[in-house]
Amino acid sequence: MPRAGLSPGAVVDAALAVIDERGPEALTLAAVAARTGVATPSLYVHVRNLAELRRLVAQRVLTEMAERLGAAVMGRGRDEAVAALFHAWRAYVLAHPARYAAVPAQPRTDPEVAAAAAGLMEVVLAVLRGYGLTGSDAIHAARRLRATAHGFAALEAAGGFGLPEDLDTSYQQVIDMVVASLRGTAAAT
Amino acid sequence: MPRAGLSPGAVVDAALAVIDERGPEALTLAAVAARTGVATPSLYVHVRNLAELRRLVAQRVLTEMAERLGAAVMGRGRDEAVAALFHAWRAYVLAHPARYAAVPAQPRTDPEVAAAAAGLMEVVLAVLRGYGLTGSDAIHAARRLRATAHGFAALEAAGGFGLPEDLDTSYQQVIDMVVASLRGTAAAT
DNA sequence: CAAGTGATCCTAATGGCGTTAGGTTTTGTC
DNA sequence: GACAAAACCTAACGCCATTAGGATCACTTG
Repeated sequence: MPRAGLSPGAVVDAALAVIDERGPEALTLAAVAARTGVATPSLYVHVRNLAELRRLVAQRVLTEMAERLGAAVMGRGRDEAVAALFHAWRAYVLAHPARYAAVPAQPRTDPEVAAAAAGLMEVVLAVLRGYGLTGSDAIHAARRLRATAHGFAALEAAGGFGLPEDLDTSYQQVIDMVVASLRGTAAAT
Repeated sequence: MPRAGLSPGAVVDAALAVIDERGPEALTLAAVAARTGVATPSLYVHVRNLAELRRLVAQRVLTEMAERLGAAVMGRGRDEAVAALFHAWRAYVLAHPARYAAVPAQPRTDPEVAAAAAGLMEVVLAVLRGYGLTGSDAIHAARRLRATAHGFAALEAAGGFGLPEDLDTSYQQVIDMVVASLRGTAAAT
């Protein structure tokens, strides 16, 4: 019997695969064990328990998003950067809806997850700096941006938009709304 | 041995109490049974299974929200109605964060849950009518509003706003942002 | 008022999952 | 080539959802 050669990272990979294929509720240690060709208790060598695996998944997803969004806004400024940020956000959610849905189930109180979320926040704040926003103004603006992007993403990932109206159009209007609010609050340019 | 005198509604009541006290993940048939003073299998007389109980909970919460938000916007119009809608939305979430978090776990595909969500949508559309928005314009505007209110609510309910900046201020800015966007898209007044 | 009927509730039992305990085998190292 | 650490296994426990089938309560009907 050869070894599976697992590692914490590989377990998280398998967990993401399970989530992508069968949804966040289907993430069980049994499912991950089956996928990695290992008995369930063997997973405890690599992760403390199911709760930690969920935590690691959330961390991975947030990190992945921060990377992609960071790359998307690179070399762009102001309105263009905001649009790029929003489009990259939605693109990630559409590519991995179940993965995105798996994150909010996590308590943000956890330090590791919080750190990953902070990485995403960093990208948002970087974009806002282009509007001359710093300090408290930037925080409030970042919350507007996050709430808006996350709200749309969460609803879309959950199939919350029933009607046939074009979602791209709705999203563009969301972006315009946020951009206008950033211009209004922004320091003089 | 006297009877517990349960009913589907009473079971949902107990489920909500469990959720309020111990979070959405703590909603188990065993917990509800313990709270209602009944053996677990007895619950199957009133609800088909755990999935249906979750569905009923989501339905109840959405209906409850539609009622409160509907009451809040009554007698108000335009910007004032939007502000009232947003404040009532957030007030509900702050009063019952766990309850709010229990909803999105549900598949919106379910007809009964969808109907309850439609009730909420009705309130939003009624407010938008005050801006002369109808048809597709109203749908897009309603999505902006829902995404924004839900996004902020979801993040706040999950403790997603870590920083100490005042959340009331952030929320007021969110409301201003949405109001401005509604004015912009609105038909001539 | 007594008998019957249907619904409510129970205990018993099954299977899946998370988790712990303790043994075995593989892998890398001296 | 032996030894030590780690990866992996089987066995076992408890909790939960769910089903099956029996007992008991409450209401209706003759």
